[in-house]
Amino acid sequence: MGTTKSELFTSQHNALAEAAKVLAHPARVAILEYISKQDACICNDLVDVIGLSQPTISQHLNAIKKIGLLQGNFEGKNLCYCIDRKRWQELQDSFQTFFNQITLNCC
Amino acid sequence: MGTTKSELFTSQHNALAEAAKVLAHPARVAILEYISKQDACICNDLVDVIGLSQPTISQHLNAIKKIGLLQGNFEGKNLCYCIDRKRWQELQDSFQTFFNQITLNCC
DNA sequence: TCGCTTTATCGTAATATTGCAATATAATAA
DNA sequence: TTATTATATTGCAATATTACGATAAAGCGA
Repeated sequence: MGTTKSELFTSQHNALAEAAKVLAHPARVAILEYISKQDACICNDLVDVIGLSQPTISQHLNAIKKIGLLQGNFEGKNLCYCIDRKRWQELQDSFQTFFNQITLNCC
Repeated sequence: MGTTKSELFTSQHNALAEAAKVLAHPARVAILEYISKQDACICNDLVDVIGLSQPTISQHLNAIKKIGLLQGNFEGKNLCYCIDRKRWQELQDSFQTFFNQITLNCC
């Protein structure tokens, strides 16, 4: 127990849940927003901006990376993170589809 | 530790994260979809349809209820759940705003 | 009334998540 | 080379989540 029984659900439902999990922490929401706002996407200002410790930020970045939302490039000495455009669009579409699918015709 | 440091984040970021948390389990995604598809929103077929135990389903329904997404009415002897139209719209807007806000102009 | 069905709650076990200090790694700067 | 800076990883403690059996509560039908 304690584990989600993913085998009971469709791959679509599991995928949406996985995506939602990434957005299910305010730090990750804030990180995504911050990264997107930097023209030059130089990072770990994040530690200062967000106010969590460096290991914790790194962990959150990893969670975002795991679903393919981050690309990391080097630019000078600093790691440069940015949001993967294509993946972002995919997730947006998944959420939009889900929200529109719900018909709300009862009660 | 183990607790999210909500005080570090804006109420918008916290609210989006709270909403995402509800969608962050495939059972709840499936439940929302199923409820919306029933013209008559009679429930606990959910236990059969989803395949989780009745207490577990009840728990998930509670999580959905907590963010105001469910209205429950009585219809005969069965509990009748349905999705709160207004709240649903609100959440849809929050997600949409968030996704559109991200500009993706880096790297 | 008694039994049946439906839903909620309690208690508990297993696992996951969050957060950080300490440490490791990797690149640049001196 | 050594020091410095940026990021990742490890290990651990606190808390949250997931799931279910047992049981309670509430309504209906006989």
